[in-house]
This record gives sequence, structure tokens and C-alpha cells, in this order.
Amino acid sequence: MQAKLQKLIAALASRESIVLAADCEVFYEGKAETVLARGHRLIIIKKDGTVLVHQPEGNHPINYMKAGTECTVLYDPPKAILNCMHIAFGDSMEVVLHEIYFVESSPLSDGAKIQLTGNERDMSDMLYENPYRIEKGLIPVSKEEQTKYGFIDVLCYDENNCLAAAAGIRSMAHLAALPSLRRYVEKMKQSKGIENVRGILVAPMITENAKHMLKDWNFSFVAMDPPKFREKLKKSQAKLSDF
Amino acid sequence: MQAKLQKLIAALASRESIVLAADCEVFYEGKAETVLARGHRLIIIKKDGTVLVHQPEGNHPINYMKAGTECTVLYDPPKAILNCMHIAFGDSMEVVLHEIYFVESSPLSDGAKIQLTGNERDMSDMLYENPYRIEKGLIPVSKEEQTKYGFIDVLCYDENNCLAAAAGIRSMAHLAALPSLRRYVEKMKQSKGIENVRGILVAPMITENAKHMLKDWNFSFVAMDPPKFREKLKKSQAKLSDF
DNA sequence: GGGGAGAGATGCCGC
DNA sequence: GCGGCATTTCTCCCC
Repeated sequence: MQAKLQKLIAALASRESIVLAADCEVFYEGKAETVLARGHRLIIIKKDGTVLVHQPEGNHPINYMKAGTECTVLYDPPKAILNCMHIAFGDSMEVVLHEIYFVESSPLSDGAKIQLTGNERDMSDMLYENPYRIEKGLIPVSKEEQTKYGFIDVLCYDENNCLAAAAGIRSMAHLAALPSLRRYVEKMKQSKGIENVRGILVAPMITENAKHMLKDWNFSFVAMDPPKFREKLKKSQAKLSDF
Repeated sequence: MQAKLQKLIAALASRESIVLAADCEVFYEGKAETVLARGHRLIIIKKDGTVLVHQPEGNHPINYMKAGTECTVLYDPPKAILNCMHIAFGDSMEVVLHEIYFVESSPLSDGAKIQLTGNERDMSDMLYENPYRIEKGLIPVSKEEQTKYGFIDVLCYDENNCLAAAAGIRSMAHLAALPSLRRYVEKMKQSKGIENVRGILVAPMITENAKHMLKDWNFSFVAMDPPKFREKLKKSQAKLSDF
């Protein structure tokens, strides 16, 4: 125990990335309060002060502290205490270590950023670039307009010269997706003094409740999948072959 | 490299909890697609098939695979490839290992469940048990009614014998919190054939937009903090001292 | 820094 | 399994 604690204390001082496996209890107090009885866990301490406690199953840390946490170690035989405090957030976590199985650390460095495709931004771009996929004859006017009342993806005129606001959701469209579209349509009616502004929700799927609410408002739903990386890749390759 | 790979392969076969620190690239393909350039990371593989890739800073895994993932290792000098597949989800992640700094594993077991207080359930209980904190004269009728159109915390009659639906939010109340309350109030009006059903949102804080929307609907807002562990403790101690 | 909305959200519960 | 909703949500973007 003492040798492993020494290793842990040295690693904390050096600000390396640390992993330990231990039999421990955990107590958290902050935005909520939690108690976790004794069990075997992995504890990760990052150089920015992030602390994660992971059980041997499940995707999520069972307890965590965000970046900026200060960790101190107290040896109180036969147990040890890892004390984690985040002063600014008023958060504290206490890990009572009954046994340590291993401690490892390494001075990791990583500046890479992840590149992701198939998200809402790609959906929005696709709607603007291919309005015909929403409906024949649509002419885009503006894209991704951030208003005081919400967010709209594409504002268009339809073939009857009627204003239409289209909002895109990359996955299942729930009730929560609707108020911003509704708010925006209402605001357009008022500010332009028009009676008829259409609302169109574009998503691969929609829940029954959301469908009912759309019907109540006389809004439309258009089923469409979000673009994926391979499609984008194909498209950019096609463009290259044009030259 | 080869010795550490052997250790990794043995640990995967034994279904222990594994941690490795490595210089690696990561490619994911599934619900979206991601590319992560070379850098130093911690990789955690749990016995249930959860795989987490953590950069040396930040709370969240930069890449992950959920429980049920199958991992295989391929040695392709001078690099190695950790291949992670989740057939049922159609997800795959490839970790290209350029250098391994350490590999550790341990047969962790943990059946403990976390106990949490100060969440939305506690908020709901408090509203039902102390309706006077919302408004004088409220009489609770039902609690946490799950309806086809949404979720309501407490349904009451007020001192004028008017139906009032109260929804509690434990933190900042956003626009997204409102549609279910609205839907519920509308449904109550229709089903009971009543003109006047009140909607009350209870939360410690509310955004400006949500406040405006409430005003449009003639709903009320009541500011209230969620209960915390210490309060609950104090209350239960007070109850004990009654005897 | 606060507010609004998305996320490869995740996880839980209810039907 | 789908749907609705909470989460110590977290993170990004924009005012």
C-alpha cells in the first residue's frame, strides 16, 4: 500500500495522467450528493484535474470531478484517502482507498481534435444546398439564422412565393424540437405582416406526439436521412472528376 | 511492443478490466463517422465490452464503444491494431497503436449501486408533500402522472377549486421544458370540458425565452430550490426526534 | 459568462 | 423495443 501511495503522490506532483485500480468507497457533495459503497474500481486522474471513477461495467463514470480539481492523498492506516476538491464549483469528492491493485502514470500529450461527420451542421448544409430534396421549387433565402426566439435551418420561398421555414433534425424528432420552429414562424408572420408562413420539419423519423403537434399547427414533416461521410466523400470525388 | 501486446491479448482473453496508455490514431464508423489523428491517450476496456478512449484532458471519452463490443488485436509491425466491433449496433472502431507506454489489468468486481439525492424525483416528492411551498391552499390530487401527451409532477386543486398542473425542474428551466406542461393543460381542458386549467412551472431559475412563452400561455412560474441531502437528513432526524 | 440547442448524447422507466 | 424525459447531463456557439 505505502509503495503504491508513494507512486501516486509522485505522479500527482508531476501532473502526469494517472490510472489506479482500487477497492474503494466514494462520497460526492456538490450539485447533488452521492454515496457509493465499497467495490473495485478504476480511478483516472488527468493532468487538467479531471477525476473519473469507473466501475468494471458501464459506459459512464459512476463519479467524476471536472477539470480544475485539486487532489491530495492522506494515509490513515490501513486505509488511504484521496481527497478531490473543486473550490470554484463548490464540489468535493472523497475516495476511501482500502486496497490498491495497481498505479500507473504517463506524461501523455495530445493536441489532436476529432473530425466528425453526419451531424446537424451537415444536415443543415445539405438542406441549403439541395432544397429540392425538401420540396420541388423551393428557393433558399438564408441559412442557419440564429434569432432571439430560436434557430432555423433554411428559410425559403416555395413555388407559390410563400415563405417557408425548414428545421432539420439529424435523428428522431421529439416534441422538444418544435417550439423554436413554431416561435420562428410566428415571429416571421408578425414582422413581415404576412398571414401565411409555412413550417417544415425535416428529420429521418418523428415521434407520434410531435406529429400530432405539427398537425395542430398545420406544419409539414419531410422524412430525410442526414448525410454521411461516405456520401460526402463520394460527392467531393465527383467534384474533383469534373475538372 | 510485443511483450505489452501479449499482456493485452492475455487480459482480453481473461475478461479483466484493462487500461493502456498509447500513442494512437482512432477511426469510428457507426451512427456518425469520426477520425482522430495521432496522439497520446488512455484506453480502457471493461469486462462487459465497453471501450473508452480518453485524451489527457477533458471529462468525456473522445471515442467510445458501448457494452457488447468485441475486441481483437492484430500485430502489423511496427504498429498494432486494436479492432473493436459491435455487430448489433453496426458500430466499429479501429485504434492504430504506434507505441504502448503501459498495459495493466485487474479482475475487478463491483456490485455497489450509487445512492443519489437532490434529483428531479426528490423535487417531485417535495412538491407533492409540501404543496403550500408552491402556493397557499393547493390540494394535491395526483403525482407524477405519465400521460400520452407528456409528464406532469403534481396535479392540484387551488383554493378557488380550479385545476392546476405543476411541473418541477431541478435546475434552469429552458424552452424544452414547456411543451409537455402545455400539452397536458390543453388535454385536461378538453377531457374535463373545463375552460380554466392552470399551468405552474416550478424551478430555481428560468430563461427569459421560457418566461415569455409562459406569459403568452398565461402560465405561472414559481422559484424554488430542489431539496438537498442535508435537508432531507435534517428532516428525517427531526421526524425521529418527534418520537 | 449566460442562454439556447445539439449530442455518435446516455440511461431509466413505462407501455 | 419505442417513446418520453432526466442527467452532478456536457459541449459548442453566440449574444
